[in-house]
Amino acid sequence: MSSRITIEDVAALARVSIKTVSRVLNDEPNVQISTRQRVTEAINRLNFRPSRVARSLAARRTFILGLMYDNPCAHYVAKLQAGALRACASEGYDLLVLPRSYLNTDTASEIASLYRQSRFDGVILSPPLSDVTALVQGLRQERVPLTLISPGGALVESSSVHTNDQEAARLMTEYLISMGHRDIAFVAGHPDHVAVCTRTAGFLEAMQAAGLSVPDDFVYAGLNSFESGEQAGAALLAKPERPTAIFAANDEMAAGVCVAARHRGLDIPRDLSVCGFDDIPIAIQVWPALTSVTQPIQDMAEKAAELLIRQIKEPDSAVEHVEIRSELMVRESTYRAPEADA
Amino acid sequence: MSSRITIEDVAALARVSIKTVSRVLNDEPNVQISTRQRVTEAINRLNFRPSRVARSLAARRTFILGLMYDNPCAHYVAKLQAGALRACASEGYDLLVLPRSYLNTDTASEIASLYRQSRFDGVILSPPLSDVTALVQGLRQERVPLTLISPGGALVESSSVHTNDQEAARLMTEYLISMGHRDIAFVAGHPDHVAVCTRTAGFLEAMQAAGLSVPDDFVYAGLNSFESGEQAGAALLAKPERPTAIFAANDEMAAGVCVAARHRGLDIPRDLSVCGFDDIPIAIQVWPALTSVTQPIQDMAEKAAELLIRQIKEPDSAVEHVEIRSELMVRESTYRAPEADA
DNA sequence: CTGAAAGCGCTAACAA
DNA sequence: TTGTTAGCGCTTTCAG
Repeated sequence: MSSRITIEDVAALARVSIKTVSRVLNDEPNVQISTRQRVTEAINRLNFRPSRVARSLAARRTFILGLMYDNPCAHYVAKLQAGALRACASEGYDLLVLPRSYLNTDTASEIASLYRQSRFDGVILSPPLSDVTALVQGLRQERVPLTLISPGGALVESSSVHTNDQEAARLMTEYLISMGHRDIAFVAGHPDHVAVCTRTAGFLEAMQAAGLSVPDDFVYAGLNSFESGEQAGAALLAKPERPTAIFAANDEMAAGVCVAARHRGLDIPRDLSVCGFDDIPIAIQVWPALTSVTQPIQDMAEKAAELLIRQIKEPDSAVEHVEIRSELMVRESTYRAPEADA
Repeated sequence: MSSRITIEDVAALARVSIKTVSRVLNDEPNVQISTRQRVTEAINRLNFRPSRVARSLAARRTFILGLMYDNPCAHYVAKLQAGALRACASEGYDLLVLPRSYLNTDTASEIASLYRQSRFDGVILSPPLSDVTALVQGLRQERVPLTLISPGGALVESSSVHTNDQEAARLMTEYLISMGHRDIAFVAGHPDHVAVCTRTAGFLEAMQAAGLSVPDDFVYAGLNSFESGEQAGAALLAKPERPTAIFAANDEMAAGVCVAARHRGLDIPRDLSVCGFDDIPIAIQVWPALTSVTQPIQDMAEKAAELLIRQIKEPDSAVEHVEIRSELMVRESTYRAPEADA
């Protein structure tokens, strides 16, 4: 590695000091246009590439961001990375990936250690890591710049980006009700994923507002996985008074519900409406395509990276909390309730 | 950022020179045990973390690897990253993600530029990027250390990791034939993905060996996507002499074939056997679960990272080509041919 | 507007 | 076995 040609070679060729070259490199003011041109020309002629490492050492910034995640859904992670990378690209940063188990209790000190080794300038925490209080507090204590994606708790200390989970779940439920469904079951998300859990609140809110009762056993405790959705579906559909619609807190569980329904010989959406949340690719790759809620994960990650970069540049800038809205996406897996037809 | 405490503080506290501290830090020999202990103690007492940036500048190594990819399958990318990260973790490296379009012709110079800026010590190219000759040659010309994953071409210049695509495709076809299928159609992969295309050769090889003819229109040109699989399925199943089995060169296309079959009212596997390749999560999340070929992507990426790190450490080490085998995974989407039952 | 000098915090080469 | 002296290639400080 290492560029053989350095800032000194450029300075010599342009017959200026290295400081002037540095000024040109960093787009600093106070350089005469003619000088700037001469330097630029020398840079091009020598095909000079400044060493980021040397720059980092002198400027005390790595121009690297860390992205932490612990999510079994590859698509979610991919969107996260794509969004963060978009912001990084436009700001001259690079992205280090930091998958870490949210159950590991040493993560805070490990990440803080990497920060102090000047591996990166700050980190983005995505759910469920953004809900781990010990981690967030630990990093804050070590003064690691950070922003949170979809934190479930109170929004105060660190900048964050979130979406309207609860409202979207409410809207989805209202849509099901408007289609004539009254016996609607819900497959709740993993209890450690706070944002996913607020979707349950949105469901209950809509049911209550419509004056519909929800039997206790119509809210099934899922774990965000396809398998837990399959179990939920099997359990809910085995009931004597089975629901006409099942709303799962994410698409993987919804896909599991669909398989369970098929095992019982039920047709979707004729016998049962199913809907999910997140709008991951599987939603349109199963049959029938799932009604879901599109989550702007990529935009959220991009915004989170922007907030983090701003915070790194201006450490005293104010904490910000940004909301990016999710939208309903009606497809083929939901339809009028059977009774409503009769 | 930046550790306030430096190697000098440690040296002062341990009453040795900074060079000795450096020796301890890098596990170099020729340090008396007692001295080493004193230094270690000082490091712990001060909670010292050496700056990677300073180390990089002096040692001319970043201890960062770049991972390039351009694959629409999030699961594939996730496995790739997980594998590379595993090798990185055990060698003290970090991973920078570099998604780049394989159609972009400037990528080689862009990546070479990043390398010369000392952003990373080397890169791993995954398919289809590992098949882009201009990219591979461009990077080699700029002397960027690299290893390739599943390159389709001749294995000579750069170290690489590959799998037995063609053989696995042949075995899958032989399995279908052993189940009584004679009219087997194949949905080929994207022509730019050389490794995926060699699967076609494996299919044809087995058919030929069994003395079965393959009508020209029984090899459908797919594009690796779910949608192209759906189209392939629609086209193949609309034929008057429709196949009793369809083998798709990847799982997403196989999932598309399943949907097309369902639209025609065909039951899988009773009326039609379907199988895929790659064994991505969707294979077991659709109904019925897909017979497929498990690709050891993660192990391949891990091995590729190991080869790259070795190459960085010992630039003169020999080029290596490692094969990691793929295995058949029979599930519910394949069964005996209808005719065979009769 | 421009430059000289002094680091940033570590490793490498050579002495001792 | 240990230390000394130079850098690595930039940015920053402060003069001019």
